[in-house]
Amino acid sequence: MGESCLAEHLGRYIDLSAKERSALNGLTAGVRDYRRGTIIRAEHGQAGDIFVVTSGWLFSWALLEDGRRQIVRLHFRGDLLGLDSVAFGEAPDAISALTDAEVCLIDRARLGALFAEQPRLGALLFATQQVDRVSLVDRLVSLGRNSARGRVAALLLWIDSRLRFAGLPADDGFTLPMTQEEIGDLAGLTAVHVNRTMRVLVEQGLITRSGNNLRILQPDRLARVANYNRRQEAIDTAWLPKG
Amino acid sequence: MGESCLAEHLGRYIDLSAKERSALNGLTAGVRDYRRGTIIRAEHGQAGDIFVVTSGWLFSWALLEDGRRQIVRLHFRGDLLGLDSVAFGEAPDAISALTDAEVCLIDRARLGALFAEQPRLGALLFATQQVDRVSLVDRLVSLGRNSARGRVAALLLWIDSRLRFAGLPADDGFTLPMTQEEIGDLAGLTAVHVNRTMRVLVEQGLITRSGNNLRILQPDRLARVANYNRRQEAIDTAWLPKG
DNA sequence: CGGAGCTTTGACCGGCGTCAATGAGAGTGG
DNA sequence: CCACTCTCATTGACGCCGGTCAAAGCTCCG
Repeated sequence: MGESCLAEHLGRYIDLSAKERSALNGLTAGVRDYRRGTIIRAEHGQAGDIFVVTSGWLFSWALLEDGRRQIVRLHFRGDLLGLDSVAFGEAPDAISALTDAEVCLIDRARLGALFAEQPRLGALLFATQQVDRVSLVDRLVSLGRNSARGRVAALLLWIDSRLRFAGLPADDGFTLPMTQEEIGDLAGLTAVHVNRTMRVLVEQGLITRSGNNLRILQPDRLARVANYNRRQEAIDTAWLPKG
Repeated sequence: MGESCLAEHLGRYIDLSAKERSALNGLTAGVRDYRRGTIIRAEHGQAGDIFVVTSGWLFSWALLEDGRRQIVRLHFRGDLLGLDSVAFGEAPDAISALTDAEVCLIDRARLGALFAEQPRLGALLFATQQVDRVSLVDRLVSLGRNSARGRVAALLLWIDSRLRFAGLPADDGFTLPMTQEEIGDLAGLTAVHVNRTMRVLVEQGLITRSGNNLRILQPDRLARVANYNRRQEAIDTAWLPKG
């Protein structure tokens, strides 16, 4: 693509000028490939790199003492990760590759310079963090108050919307590169109960499955089951400083 | 206090120069008082104001269709709220006053100018958002994977640590200005079960209660029950642009 | 053909929700 | 000072959702 991956991240929210794109190009510090299953960053390890996903699915997760796992988020093309390293010496959660994946590294020092030289982009970066945060809040509400059916439904809708946002194909359903164990770790359920729950969703005609492929048949009913809020990001550009 | 409330927010993380403090002073746009129970911002309403808590406790929350409620976070003195309004036209969650409270308004347009004129502060603001995010992730993990005992324990430890961070007294325990219903809405439980769970924590000698006052007797054991991670924020100042 | 990993299904159980009753304070008006 | 009410805390009985354990198919791969 020859274009900065950070431009890919920010360009999803507003139009960037040519000058801004070239400024973002200067921040990349190489590319890295990971195989499915690789731990990119360990919990409690050095917080480390900042990077943007260029292909594949990643996920961040935390382990409890008894060995149970909670997957916090999935990450797709365009997502910016590892920013917590600017505030924590020790990684608060782990990051792994769910599929084979490629990421594009960001130079932390030059990220600082970006705030000085391109204040509009700095402010924009700040704004895009809010979108991220709201998405976490939605998941938190789902885990706190939804039934198993609601949690799985919310998860599927969330994945669908994130895939579309990332410009990945989702119109014919999508391929879930996850075991039911992993879905359970995302939804706060056991693998067994994920199986039962998804069967019910199929029986109710809300979704279909064939192999790893999943298709949402009745988005509206599914959204009601999930207590799902369709959110509209709309970065307030009036607020941003001049470019 | 005569000092900008934003300086109160940022000053918790790093030392600010006199010049920076005065720059932050220019951002305040007045003060507002709320009585206990007031809805400061409604879900799905206009996203609205950005402000810093100067006294009292606030909380943000979401309603499900069946009337159940999930409280997302508590907010204390120094916390910066309403930033999601830079990315969403419609408020993603509601904000209410848990006790009588005072907030100090931030001028959104001048917040933009801050990124241009004080890039170090802009970058710092960006960094402090990460602390916030990690705290949300911790709560998400707790709701996803902890038992009722673990959730309540995590909640208490989290409140304790946030009070200390805000410079509020917590050494002799703290006063919980909440009903058990509200604690349940925070922990994703019913009020009845909160009652039972806290009784067990008392019987096990982990905490004591008298009236609304709560004291943590055995922080370490409580932390184990809660799967609680003591986090150390350490803003990486090497990363920040020059002041 | 055999093994490994995943899915699916059944049986069973316990944690947490639901419903309901009682108690404990705080506030209000007489 | 004493009803009366309102809110919240507490406790018990009971039921269901989702966890646990176990076994049986299914697919892929060596």
